[in-house]
Amino acid sequence: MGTVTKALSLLGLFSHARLEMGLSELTRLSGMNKATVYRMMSELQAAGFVEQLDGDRAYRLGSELLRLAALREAAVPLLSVSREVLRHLCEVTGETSHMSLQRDGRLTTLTHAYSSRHGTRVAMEDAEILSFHATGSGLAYLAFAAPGFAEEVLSGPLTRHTPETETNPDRLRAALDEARRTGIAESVGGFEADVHSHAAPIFGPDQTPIGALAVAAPVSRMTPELKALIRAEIKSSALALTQRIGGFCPASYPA
Amino acid sequence: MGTVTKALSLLGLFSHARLEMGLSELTRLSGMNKATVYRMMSELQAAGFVEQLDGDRAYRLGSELLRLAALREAAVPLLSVSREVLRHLCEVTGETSHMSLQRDGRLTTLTHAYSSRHGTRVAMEDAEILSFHATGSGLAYLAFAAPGFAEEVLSGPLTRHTPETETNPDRLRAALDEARRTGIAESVGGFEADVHSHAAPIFGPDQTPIGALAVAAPVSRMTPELKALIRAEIKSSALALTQRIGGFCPASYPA
DNA sequence: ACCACAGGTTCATATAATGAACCGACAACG
DNA sequence: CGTTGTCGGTTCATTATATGAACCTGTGGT
Repeated sequence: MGTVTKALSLLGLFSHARLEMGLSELTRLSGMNKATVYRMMSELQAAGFVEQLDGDRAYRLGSELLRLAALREAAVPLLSVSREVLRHLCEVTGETSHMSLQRDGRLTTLTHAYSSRHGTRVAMEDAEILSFHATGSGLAYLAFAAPGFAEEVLSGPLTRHTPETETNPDRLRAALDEARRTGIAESVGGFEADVHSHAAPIFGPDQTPIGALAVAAPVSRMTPELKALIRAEIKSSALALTQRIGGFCPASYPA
Repeated sequence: MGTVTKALSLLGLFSHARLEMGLSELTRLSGMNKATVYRMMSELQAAGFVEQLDGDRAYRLGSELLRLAALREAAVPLLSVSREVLRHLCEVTGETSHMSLQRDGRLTTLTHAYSSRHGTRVAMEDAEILSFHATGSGLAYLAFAAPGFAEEVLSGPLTRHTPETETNPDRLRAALDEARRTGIAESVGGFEADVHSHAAPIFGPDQTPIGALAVAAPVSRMTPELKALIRAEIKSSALALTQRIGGFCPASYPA
């Protein structure tokens, strides 16, 4: 493994649970030598990818990432377009909506929007890792990903996030078939209790899914009418998003 | 220079003018060996920091940057708080507002907001490099930065961006004194013709400036009344932003 | 047919990464 | 009040890794 890859893997250790970490923690989690980690963190710091807190000596992600992300947005306006689409989805459904992207076998939420219609709402965090088998977004992605990928996930260990999490591979396969037929996947309380999520895949230029668009509502509010509304809106929104970022739906995606 | 630093410096070659680049261009700009650049770009690609276009083989910044930026936002909600502040600034002034951050001797815009009040407005791009001596933001930063830094900038070459750009060090020093007195810096047409910008510094936890908040209006709309409004609003907004990100104004900053 | 330039690859060489041991500072503890 | 453990950071001989000149291969222009 190259030095650069190792250094960048250090950035991957940060998460919501670990927004800042000391040298020892980074060393432990990475399994690398302390001196190595120290030198790499120093280089990352010089480049602005991490910064060190004055009082504590803990590291956290740096502001250069914001600059590069803004530049990436200038090249591919995924976030800004998504935010428009999410805002619309929220307004018409009255529920929380979010967008997630697949990278390196993980599905991560990137941005979200809330509706102010109800006092209660499903809360979201950006940069959270979604489960493939237990979320609407994950199922929507799997349903249209390369067949091997879905099977790989289904044959692996399927975490039971809540008592309601579906972990039976056959029933999950049936859910994927259903999603392929309708273009929309559902998950009820599989990832977080009392959350009913609908999702549709977003496609890239090569007609493969790159992520998903989802609407998450409390199960208590899910009526047949709301369901129908969400399904209609999420489908047109996902389609619009795919098109606006230069992607194409595959022929197999139901119109 | 370490390998990691070299690899990360490749990311710094991307800009609005160069949103995507081929291997040769990266090699030329970086001054490194082609094989070296190739291997580094491959590692960066594997980590999701850059991606390669199918048809063309050009590289562009990758989506992992969005994920890490979202995580950075979770640690320090600079962008999200800024966007709220900018939105308010736009609404009360009716003009374009933006926020910029200093990193490695460069001031870079990170986010902006437009007002819909007027048909014409000052247009902005995120991740654009601002001139220290020719923008309100730059002057606001310099006025409260370490004294040595301002002198270093003033003694260096001062680019003439427009015919109106002030390049006389003594008159710039006077402008900085004025900014120190009032807490607000101004630049009229110094960076882009017909743009009048007001700016106030944003401070970090150590009472040193980390960036600036600015309002940019067409010179033709700049009346004494608008000026007074902008000055009042930008000052309270910058103060609010500083406080909400855990920063502190130095004692020298006029209240 | 030719040239120039593109992206990508090879392999001997040289340079930069590595890791065990070490340092000083700090906090907890009997 | 010394002992112990952990922290961030540093050193330097050893070794693994990065490097770069040269070489493919494909493409577009003339």
